[in-house]
Amino acid sequence: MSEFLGPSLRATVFGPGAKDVVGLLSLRQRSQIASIATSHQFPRGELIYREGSNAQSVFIIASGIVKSFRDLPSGKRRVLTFLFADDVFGLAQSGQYMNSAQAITPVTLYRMRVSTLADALRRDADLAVQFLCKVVHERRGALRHTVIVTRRDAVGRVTMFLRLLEQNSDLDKDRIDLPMSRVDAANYLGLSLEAVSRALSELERSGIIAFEGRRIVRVLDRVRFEKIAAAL
Amino acid sequence: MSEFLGPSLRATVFGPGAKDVVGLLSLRQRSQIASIATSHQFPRGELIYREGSNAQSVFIIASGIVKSFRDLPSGKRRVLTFLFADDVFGLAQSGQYMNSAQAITPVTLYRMRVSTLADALRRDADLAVQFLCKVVHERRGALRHTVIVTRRDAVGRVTMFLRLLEQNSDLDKDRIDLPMSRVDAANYLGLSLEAVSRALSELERSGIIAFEGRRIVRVLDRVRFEKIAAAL
DNA sequence: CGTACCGTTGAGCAGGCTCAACCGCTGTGG
DNA sequence: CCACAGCGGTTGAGCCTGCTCAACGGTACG
Repeated sequence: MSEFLGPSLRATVFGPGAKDVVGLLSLRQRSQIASIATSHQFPRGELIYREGSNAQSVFIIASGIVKSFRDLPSGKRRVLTFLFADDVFGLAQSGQYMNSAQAITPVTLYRMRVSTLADALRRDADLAVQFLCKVVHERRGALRHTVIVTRRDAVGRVTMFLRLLEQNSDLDKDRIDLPMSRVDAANYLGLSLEAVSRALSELERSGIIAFEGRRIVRVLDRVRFEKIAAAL
Repeated sequence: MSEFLGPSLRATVFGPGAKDVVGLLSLRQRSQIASIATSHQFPRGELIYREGSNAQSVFIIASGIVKSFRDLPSGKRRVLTFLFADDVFGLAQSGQYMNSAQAITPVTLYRMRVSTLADALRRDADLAVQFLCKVVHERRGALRHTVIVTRRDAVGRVTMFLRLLEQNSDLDKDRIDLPMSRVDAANYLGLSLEAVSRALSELERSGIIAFEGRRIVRVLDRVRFEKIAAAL
């Protein structure tokens, strides 16, 4: 659908009484953005931009999953966020991207020049407010990430991570897609990949989850699952 | 100065070629915000709002330091961010504050109703873009926080924390104010307060920093200091 | 001067990291 | 068709660092 209407943005709206995540943009706004954006395809694993390079473009995801990450001097890699359909990224400010972005699955993106978007925002206050909502929403995501990684125990972090993925999963109830590698998950969670693997095995062994293949998890015991996720 | 001109916002501006943190608002905008905001004083330690309560107001800090935190079921407390002059907070969305806010020092705030601010933003696209810049800036801060807490070693985390405080310190070069308690710092860093204490002692013992009282740190060996902060 | 709070220091324990071997699937070339 | 290498993932052994529990020290305030 997005393919025809132009990009959307997903977030909770401003102000009271709106708890649901909804598409933010009006039809007019979507077609307006579509008119200043071009569509691009990236195969799995392709780098979209590199940390430190000139930040000329802003992206909105039409479909697929992107990871945003930063490589540290030690060679370690920190995944800062996973991005899904209707997420915005590349709003880097100050001319350089602060991190790198890479396609995890095949990805379709809307791409527009920073300056073009800035003009559009300055002409359309409603549009600017929508973007504001979106970024506030993302900041909340960043805070949740912080809460996750400050947990001590690997099982707890992984469980919260699964819960987070579940909200972005389009599978049926209690089935969660793990589209990224264990390494990516570990880099997001601030754990070693072994710790992630052990935590998943642990959850499986205690009958809380089951694997259907290596990339799909089924939640068997929702009560204990939620208890672990909440107990920190 | 802010007292007379109305609130400001500090962030890097949108687009290329602007790397500096600057006041974002025009005089007109500052007086406009001042006209819809009221000024409030909070003594040290006072709670500004509580997590889960009705989010009716948005705040801009005129002076002082605020911490934003969340209490977990286990009784542990996570400090999500420290807020300084010209920072905005309370943009909670969906009607309820996601976390609590408390004054660490005596604080002066501009306060405005969410709905009033939303109206102002929808009428003034430039103003909305400025807020957008601000929130993007804050999101970058949240990402830096995430990078800090995913470090393994306490000394490294504390050093990065000192570096962060230095940027918000109004003391002269190489002197850093620690306005918050060790407990607050520990809750921000995801460490026990003992670990924070030991890390600071360690830095002092190795001659990298020195204490002038318990709340002011002087950086003695900038080279090693930066090396520790960068080495992760 | 006593009390309370904040901070420092010490001893022992636990959980995650590192190093390393092994497993299973995939793609490739003989 | 099979052998092999390569990659992603799992599992095991030992170490290291930060947590917990606990006692002590110093400073502010009544």
